[in-house]
Amino acid sequence: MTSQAKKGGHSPHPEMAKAYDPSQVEESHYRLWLDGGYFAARIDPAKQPFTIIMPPPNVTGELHLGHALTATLEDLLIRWHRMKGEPTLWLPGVDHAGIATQNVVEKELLKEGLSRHDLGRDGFLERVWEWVGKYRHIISQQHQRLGASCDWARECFTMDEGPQKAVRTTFVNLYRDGLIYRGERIINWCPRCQTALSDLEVEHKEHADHLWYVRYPLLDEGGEPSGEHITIATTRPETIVADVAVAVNPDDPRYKETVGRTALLPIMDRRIPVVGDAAVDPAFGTGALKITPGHDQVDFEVGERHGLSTIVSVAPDGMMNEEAGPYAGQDRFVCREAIVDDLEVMGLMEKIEPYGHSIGHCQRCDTIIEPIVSQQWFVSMKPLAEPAMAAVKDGRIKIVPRRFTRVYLHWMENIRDWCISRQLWWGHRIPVWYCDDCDQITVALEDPSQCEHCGSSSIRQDPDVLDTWFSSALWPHSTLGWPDDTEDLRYFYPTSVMETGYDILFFWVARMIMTGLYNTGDIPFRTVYLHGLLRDRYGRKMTKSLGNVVDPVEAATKYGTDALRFALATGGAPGNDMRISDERLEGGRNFANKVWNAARFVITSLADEPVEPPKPGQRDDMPLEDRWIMSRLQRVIGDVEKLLCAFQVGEAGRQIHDFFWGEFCDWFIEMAKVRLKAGDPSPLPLLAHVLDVSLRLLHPFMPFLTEAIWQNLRPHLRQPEAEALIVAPWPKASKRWRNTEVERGVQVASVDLVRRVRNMRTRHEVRPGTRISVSAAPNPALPDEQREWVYRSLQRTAAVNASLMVAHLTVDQTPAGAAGMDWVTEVTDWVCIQVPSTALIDVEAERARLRRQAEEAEADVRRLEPKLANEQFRTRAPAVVVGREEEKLAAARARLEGLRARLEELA
RNA sequence: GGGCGAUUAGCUCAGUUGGUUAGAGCGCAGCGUUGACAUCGCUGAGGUCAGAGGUUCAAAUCCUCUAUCGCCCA
Repeated sequence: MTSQAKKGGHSPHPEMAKAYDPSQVEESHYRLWLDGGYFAARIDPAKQPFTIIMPPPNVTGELHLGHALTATLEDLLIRWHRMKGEPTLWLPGVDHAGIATQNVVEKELLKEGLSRHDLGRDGFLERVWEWVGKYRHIISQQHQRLGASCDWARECFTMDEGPQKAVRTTFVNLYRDGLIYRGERIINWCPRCQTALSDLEVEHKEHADHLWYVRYPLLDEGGEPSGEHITIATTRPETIVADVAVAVNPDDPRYKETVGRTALLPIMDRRIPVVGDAAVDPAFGTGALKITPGHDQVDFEVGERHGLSTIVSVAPDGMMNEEAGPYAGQDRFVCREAIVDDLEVMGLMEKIEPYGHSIGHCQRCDTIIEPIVSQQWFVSMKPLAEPAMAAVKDGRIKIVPRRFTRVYLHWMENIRDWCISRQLWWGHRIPVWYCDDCDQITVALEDPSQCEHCGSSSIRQDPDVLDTWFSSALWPHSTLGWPDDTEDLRYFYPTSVMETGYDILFFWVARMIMTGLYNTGDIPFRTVYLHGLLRDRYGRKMTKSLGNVVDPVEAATKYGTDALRFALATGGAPGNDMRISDERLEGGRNFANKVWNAARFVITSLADEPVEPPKPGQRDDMPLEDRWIMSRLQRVIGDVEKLLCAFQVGEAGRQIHDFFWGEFCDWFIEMAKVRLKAGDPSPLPLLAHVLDVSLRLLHPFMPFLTEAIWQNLRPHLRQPEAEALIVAPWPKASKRWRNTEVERGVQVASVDLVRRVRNMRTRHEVRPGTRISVSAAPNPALPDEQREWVYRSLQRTAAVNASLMVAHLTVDQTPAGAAGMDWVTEVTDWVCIQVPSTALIDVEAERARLRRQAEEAEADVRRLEPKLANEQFRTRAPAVVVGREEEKLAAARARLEGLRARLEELA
């Protein structure tokens, strides 16, 4: 044994434990990266930067698994590009989440028996800032636990000064361009949150409800009851008190005579007109609708067309107001019951039918939304949507997976104005001041001290705040310094990738595109990469109420951060929802341990003298398996690169996994051991190099593990190229090592051969330690040239094969045991394997088995022959495909012939 | 009502320009522990790629329809 090989066999590396222990590694290596300053983005005008602005998590609480997925994927892309040597910026941030945060802080206050009104606006905001301080810190800590390599120096909060200024500037500009306006419209009102909401914040759910048919008496020309009535159908009898008309379709023959007459509104005894309006669907209910412009979008429009007045009968807290007459003060749903009862008593309820329809609910608190006419601030979306559609249509912005492009465009085409004012205390205050003296509006960047119209100092700022998403919409440019002309903005904008869940495509992504284009004249990002939603093992959404949420920090503690990251990154396909379970996390942990141990073997085998990477110039003198692993390595480098470029992150991870475990560990390391044990140190440079490259490929997926190993490996490399793996150069595939013939040689002469023999051993119940005799020869049915090649390959790998098979291996030009009966024979496409068996062979069983295999080979021949005889196939299919099929046919024939020969011997 | 996705081994899922003998992990069965790893190794069983048509030399992959489930929009 040489000293090198001997050293490998003995004392284990003092720094590498027997099993990978993440808790010993993660914190210290995160510290190592921080201290090295690797996360900091540096501007290099000579290079194109790679930039990701992190979707800011809400300060409402701690991170959940969805955030962990986001962090994993973004960190992965960032680390990959960083290793490629590109100036890389990953900008972290946190969102103030107006309504959600206000809700959680109010809940906290409730525990003390307080409401926000007890504290007053300023006092309440103080409490919110306390909360924010706490959770901002927790969120950063959690991201660090997940290995996020973001630039902490640039961390940003939506309520920071910069974003505040951006919000104000945008509001003022939009206002001056006439794209922000104040108006009375039907909006979605949440009676519990007591604020207006945008359409997107309303979730529609199916309800098994009723359709009430109510008779409205008709009056005669003299204004007296005529004895006739018109029956309307409604799902909301409680809003009868706010009715101002009855509408029918003007083309509905049933009501031709009724249009223009006056009806008497039950309960309120109000005289209301019957109008004809094309919006009425004659097929719904009776074809006659009650019109309540104060509480219904369609009715509001009907009201506008017919010059009807608007009555609002529901107060902000969901109780009926004074317009509801006798029902004032009742909850809207209590009032519904009461009105239904009263109508029945009055004999005006014609019938009640079961009816299923969808009802809007508050996304935050699930309360049924009250559509209500209200004065609010809106953004005109159409003018903003046009350029945002164009940017995607002409490919300046690419959406991955592509199918979401249509979803995006469809939403944009049907976009509606955006209600941006919220009756909350927490958020960006609307920069609008109302003058008590002239009633005019002042909209300003800086807080004004007087009305810009009349100079009065008696002005009041609008008490409302903006929708959280208004500030989120500016995130890619506001975080980089806009509206100031900063170096960061000039260099890093437009950003490279916006990575986020598909569930906020409209909420956020679409609005960022619109606002980014409006504010900067340029797209905010080149690629939108949308990931799927995480579900539990049963496919359910993770929610607190179901108790099935997986805490990412807990999972990282239990299985290791890298295990969690690997499970998340490789668990699914782009844009598809993913289930996460303990089994999957265990898989990640096991892989981490596998990598650790393979590395431990390699590193402990390496001597003190550093090794160099293998040189392509020497490849012809190298053992076949060395050239094989080098060729396979190039393939995996190339595939991973291609897949990552296409955002096929999961597939890329699986490729690395399969290569590392299935080829490097299962075959190359095992083959290398044979030589090492024989005192031959020649595999060491290969082991070190393949490990090195594998670690680099794997680093973006499993940063802690790979860095820890690499720091152990580094002293053994003559050219380590970097001080830390995080900034080690990303591997490039080299054509000089690619060799398909070598790959096939090892496949045929080692992998297939060894597998067959192992299979024979199992089949014949040979004890694991028992050496058997094996003779291998090229399949005699092959053409001379191929026979020669197989023979050479077998010879070159014989020693290693023998060891892997626990066998004495004889390599022959032609099958050796042709004469005898006491042989068990295996025939592959390329090789004929024979094992002499002094034990009794069940000749019948052996023949049956060979016959079965011969039948399979025959089936292949019968399938391939007509295919190749088909002129269409020969002319239309690519030459490579035809060639491959021809090879298959030749192989099947060879196999068949070999099997028949052996069968004859046994006959 | 419109749109999107899913349907592949017992389970969870890969399979992106149509060219495999359809893969992985987990689970299952058998064997195995003195030198990287039992968080492991070896061997094996297991699939008419939801169904029906069509296009093509060739379909899990493209088209049409149907069924079941899920999501989004209205």
